[in-house]
Amino acid sequence: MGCSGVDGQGMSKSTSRVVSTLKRAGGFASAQELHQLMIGEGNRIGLTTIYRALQNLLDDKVVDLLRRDGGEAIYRLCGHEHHHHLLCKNCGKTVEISDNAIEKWASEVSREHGFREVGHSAELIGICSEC
Amino acid sequence: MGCSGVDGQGMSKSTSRVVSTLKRAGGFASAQELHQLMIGEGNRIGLTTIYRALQNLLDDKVVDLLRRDGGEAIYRLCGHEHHHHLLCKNCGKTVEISDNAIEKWASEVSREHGFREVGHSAELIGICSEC
DNA sequence: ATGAAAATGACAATCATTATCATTACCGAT
DNA sequence: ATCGGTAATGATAATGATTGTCATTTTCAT
Repeated sequence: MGCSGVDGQGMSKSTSRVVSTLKRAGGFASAQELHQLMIGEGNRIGLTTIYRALQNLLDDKVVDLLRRDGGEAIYRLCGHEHHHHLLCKNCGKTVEISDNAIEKWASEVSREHGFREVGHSAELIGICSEC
Repeated sequence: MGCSGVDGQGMSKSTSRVVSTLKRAGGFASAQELHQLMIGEGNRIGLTTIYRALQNLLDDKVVDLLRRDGGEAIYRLCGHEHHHHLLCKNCGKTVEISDNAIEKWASEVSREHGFREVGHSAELIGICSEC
């Protein structure tokens, strides 16, 4: 739950192909990389369709979006539980952080300012020990 | 320290104008916004020069770089206390949050996992008291 | 003043992403 | 199976930020 149909339910054929390519790509890739991969595998698909599929997957919270140094968007399959990421900008290594410190912080800040229904996102980006 | 010449030392005239405009802009802005601002103030300067200045400032660690949702780069004077945002998804009201709880969390998590040069971003999105 | 080196800026080129729009696949009702 | 409508697709053009090019201008030490 959270993430609806992890694979091929309620998504178009193209969209589920994008998902499975993303898996095969190791969990994350840019739109253009996905395109190259799929074309290379003899999978006829337009770049436009890939961008559309990724947008839908974002809306459905099946993937999330990070940015490489140049600003290029990379898309990553996300698990269902809420967590944050520690990403190596060099090799792409990703650590999932489950920590309620942030959650506490978010709800405190929200309450202080009278906000409700507050969601949050947080990303840590740096260089891992091996790079 | 950390931030070398905070203002006009060792930088070209254009570069220090960019720095002071960035200050006046409230600490952060995109290249294009800086250009508009400077032109609007009757300051003749080319967009190319602004990009070059910002690149130099990055190299010198005088500013750092974040990305807006669309991927546009925004540059922020470093040393300027950085902050996060609490945004109302209904009316757009934005509150700036300066709180070092997140900074501590970020550095702890980074250390635990052996990462270095770790930057972070965090956004809170909800509904404000008036909506 | 003078020549070398750095800085500048108009303009073109690039690259990711988005918008357009005509074509095609899908699906339920006939 | 056929029709008709709707959603999906993809080639192409358009956009927008950023970077490259190169000729001109400024700076500065001599």
